[in-house]
Amino acid sequence: MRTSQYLMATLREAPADAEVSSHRLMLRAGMIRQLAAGIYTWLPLGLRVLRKVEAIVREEMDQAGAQEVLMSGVQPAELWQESGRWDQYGPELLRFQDRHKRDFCLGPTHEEIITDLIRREIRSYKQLPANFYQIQNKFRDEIRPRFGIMRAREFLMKDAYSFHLTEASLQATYHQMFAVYTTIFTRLGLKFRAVIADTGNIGGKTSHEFHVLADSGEDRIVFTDDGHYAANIELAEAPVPKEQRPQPRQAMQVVATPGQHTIEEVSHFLQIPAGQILKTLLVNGTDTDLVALVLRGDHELNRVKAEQLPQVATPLTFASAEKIRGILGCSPGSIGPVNMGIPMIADHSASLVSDFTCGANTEGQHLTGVNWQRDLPEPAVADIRNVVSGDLAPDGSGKLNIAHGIEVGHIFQLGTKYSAALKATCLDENGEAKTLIMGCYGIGVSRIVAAAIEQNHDEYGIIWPQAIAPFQLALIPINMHKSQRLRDAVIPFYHDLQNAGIEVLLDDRKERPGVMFADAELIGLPHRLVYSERGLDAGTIEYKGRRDRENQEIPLADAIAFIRSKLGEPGKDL
RNA sequence: CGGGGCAUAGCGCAGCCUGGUAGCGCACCUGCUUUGGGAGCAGGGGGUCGGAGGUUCAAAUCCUCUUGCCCCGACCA
Repeated sequence: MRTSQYLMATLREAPADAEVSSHRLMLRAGMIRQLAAGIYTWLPLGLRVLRKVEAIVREEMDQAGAQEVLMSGVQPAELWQESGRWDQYGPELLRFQDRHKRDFCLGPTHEEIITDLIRREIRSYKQLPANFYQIQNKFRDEIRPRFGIMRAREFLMKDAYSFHLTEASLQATYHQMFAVYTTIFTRLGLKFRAVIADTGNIGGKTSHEFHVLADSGEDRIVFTDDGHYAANIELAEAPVPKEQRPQPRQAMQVVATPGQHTIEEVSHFLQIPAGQILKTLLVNGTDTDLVALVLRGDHELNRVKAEQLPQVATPLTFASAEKIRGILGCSPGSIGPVNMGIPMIADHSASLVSDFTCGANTEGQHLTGVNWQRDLPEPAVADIRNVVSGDLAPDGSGKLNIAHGIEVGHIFQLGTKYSAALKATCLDENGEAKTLIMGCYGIGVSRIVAAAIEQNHDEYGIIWPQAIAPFQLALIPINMHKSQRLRDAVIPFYHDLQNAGIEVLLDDRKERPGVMFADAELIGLPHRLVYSERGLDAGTIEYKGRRDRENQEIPLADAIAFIRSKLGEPGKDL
């Protein structure tokens, strides 16, 4: 491709509202343009990357024996009503009516559609197991789309659905998909990690997420050094402490803490470590109006764990400040578990603190030297906190580390959630109708593009892993427009590169070298060749890898073989 | 949804407070010079100032309504 005939929509300055690097760089490199909140147009350069990711995913899915289908993005309400999700799915499901006032939605996922297809088409155990996938745009009406393509409302996803007659067959395909995903992310050239995960509103029991590691990731994942234990922080179990609670040593007393609300403020004001302070969170309950959750000041509540408590209303919602003031007569920053009159559940670690400090349920006052059993009843306990770095893994494989990740893949063992609701059955060997068992396997294709940039960029721009670079090589001639002999050499060389199967972008614009270098770096091409009159005289061409600091001179005659060898070393440029 | 912010040329911004009919940098077009890291000079094109209504002799500027976009939202308990 020649830049003179290509939409090089690079920008020197990024639009002011782009926050994360991948969003800024995708705009600056001319890969995407925003059309509406969370909705983007892919420009030629961006689409090339997207298609490369897609191709790798497709190859590996095909290789694994999955069959590609394409299902509509517009879905009739009836199927969603049949599965029960028409009512369960919140406002993320974009609903609308056609001219006949029939209800439809834009598909955020396709379990209902595939299950409907399969119940019609698959009749015999001889057709199983089967795995169908598609690469399709999905639409989820996120409350707050952000970070560009990373959390968009419309996004490209590969979703696959497998069907089985036995649990063992599901297990086999699930493990196969786990391996396929590992191959895919390895081929993409990304640093990633698989973790056990929550199944969220898709349903099912066992599930794993695949995360691309990046500091800007919205998810936190935990893992041990030897990698035996790896989980999303949402799911990671905190170790149940074995130690005994120390004996009380202090008397309970009221202290004035005017204007001190946060744990940090109280800790600083009273000179007490955050771990000696307990915080009390009031959430809406199921049997009772409110439920109190008590945590150590230095710990965070884990929403997923809290939602699993029968006493806590799902989804978890916090009591409003007005409500708290109405019931307890103080602001949220002064709540404490003593004489509160609201059922409470304490985290294991919070129940082991003695002589603790907490809110006094009176504005501007806290209690110190408080002790369970002596000053207030022994609490019900549960694991409701996020693990912290240094906690022990539940499987005994060591201390936990915490890293940020971007979720790019998720595999689920769905079981019979959808097949039972939609009555998807087939006959087994004995002629008996059996409800199908399902698995589902997603990959965020468009998100991978953003995640790859988050993981691979520098001050000059994107640094593509070779497998998904829009072009492999930038060919930059210096002042070609005024040198006929350079032109006579470069154009045939460009064709030779193409004929050698190298994806080359020839910068034949009438631009100064600095502009061409800057653009090639911004759009992140892994390799660069600079052709000049100087080199022509010396019989050399200049090579520089995107991550290299120095140029190297290559004999012209060897240039193509040299580039081929570079392209042949996949790990080398990552 | 709650809170906050911003809408002026393709991008980044000024002008608004104190009304007088729109400007800067980059990008774009033409010419000349330049040419190994985002060139210089000269000339030029492009904006219903998000939209509607109001006040006024006069509105980007003041007022009302509206739309869009961005940011923050347990960790105040």
